[in-house]
Amino acid sequence: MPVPKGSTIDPERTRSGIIDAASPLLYERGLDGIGVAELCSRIGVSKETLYRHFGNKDGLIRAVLEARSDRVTSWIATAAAAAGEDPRDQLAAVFDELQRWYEEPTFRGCAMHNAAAQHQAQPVLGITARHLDRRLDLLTAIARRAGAADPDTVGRQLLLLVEGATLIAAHYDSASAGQHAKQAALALLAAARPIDA
Amino acid sequence: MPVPKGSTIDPERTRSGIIDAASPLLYERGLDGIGVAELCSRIGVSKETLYRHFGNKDGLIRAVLEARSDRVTSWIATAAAAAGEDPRDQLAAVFDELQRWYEEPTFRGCAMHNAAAQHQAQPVLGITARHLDRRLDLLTAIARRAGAADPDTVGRQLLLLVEGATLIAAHYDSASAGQHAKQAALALLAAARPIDA
DNA sequence: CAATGATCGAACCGATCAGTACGAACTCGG
DNA sequence: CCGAGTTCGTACTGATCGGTTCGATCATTG
Repeated sequence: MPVPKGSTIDPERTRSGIIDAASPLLYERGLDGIGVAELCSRIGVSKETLYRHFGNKDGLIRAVLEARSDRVTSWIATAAAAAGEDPRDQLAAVFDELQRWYEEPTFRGCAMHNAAAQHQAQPVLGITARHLDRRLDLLTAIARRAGAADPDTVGRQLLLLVEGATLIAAHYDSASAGQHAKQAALALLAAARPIDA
Repeated sequence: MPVPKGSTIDPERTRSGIIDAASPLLYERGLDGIGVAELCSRIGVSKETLYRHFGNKDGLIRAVLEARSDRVTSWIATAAAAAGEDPRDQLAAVFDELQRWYEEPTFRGCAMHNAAAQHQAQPVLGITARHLDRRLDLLTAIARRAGAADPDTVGRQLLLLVEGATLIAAHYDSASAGQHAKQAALALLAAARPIDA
């Protein structure tokens, strides 16, 4: 695609660069824990540029959260797919991957849930809802492939375990939340399979 | 106890009145979502009085969260105790009570978790940890009375379900989170009882 | 080279923030 | 009734907030 008129190298690159640089800062400090001025100076971009690309701070937050949701969602899906064909292995792989995340020094819980706890309003709630929609889809699909009698219900139960584990890891105990959740998830999956074993 | 020297009716009454009035405001608006000035005018107390009793805003937050944690903890424990002797009934009662809470119009998730998501530091993290300590104690005791082979592990799993349900109810779906969690919890409890039925 | 538009850096705006100060009104114990 | 201690209301401070504006600079296109 040709650049519309005359311009610097690529505004789109600037935009995505801002998102990538702002994301860890907003995640670490919280949505209201860092101001636009400091954000800009740390990113290495002027306020004018930021406001041109995102309109206001909420626009930046929206873009950052959407990008993060996309990244995390595909990361989890990839981990599940890499675990082979057995849905039980896939489920276990998801929790193992989550546990690895919990133990990273920069881990501070789910960015979407943290954001929703701070800004109980749009657009954050909508982004969080879509994030959970996609996560629920993945878990329900695993339950279905595992032969669960009611995959929708099992998917909801697994969602509670995944989000609960991330919450507990963030605020209580990051060392074992993933393993406890994995055990519980596999037990629920086993209990939900009335046919074979 | 006699009041130390001369004073108005009772400073202690003032203090607890501030806590009671500030608690729902901080819960609804978020720790950083309401300023001290508005807080005081809504409570009907002067800033000087508030600062005398709590030192600074963090001191107020600490007092409010501790009071809320105490209230919620005893509320849940009472609901469990009122359900009879069967630990399965007690567990079910806990989730039924939680579900009722989720459907209240003022429900906005767990105040401790919301606070921890906003202020990832002391004293909030410590209060949240103690809150979860007590909740884990309750759930582990239920698992033990239910004859679980490993009550500590089952308690951790139940904790994930409780906190996950509250999180999902707050940010995703408040209508069914409690019921899904109850089903999962009872299934886990059943699966953890190797002896009788 | 000239025009276009992205970017920077810094100044600036009004609003709000947490926290302090002070005089007046009040309730009590002695 | 006097003095100690609590509370109120208001005004104030200095800092920070999100957001705007503007001139200078740069890369690119025609």
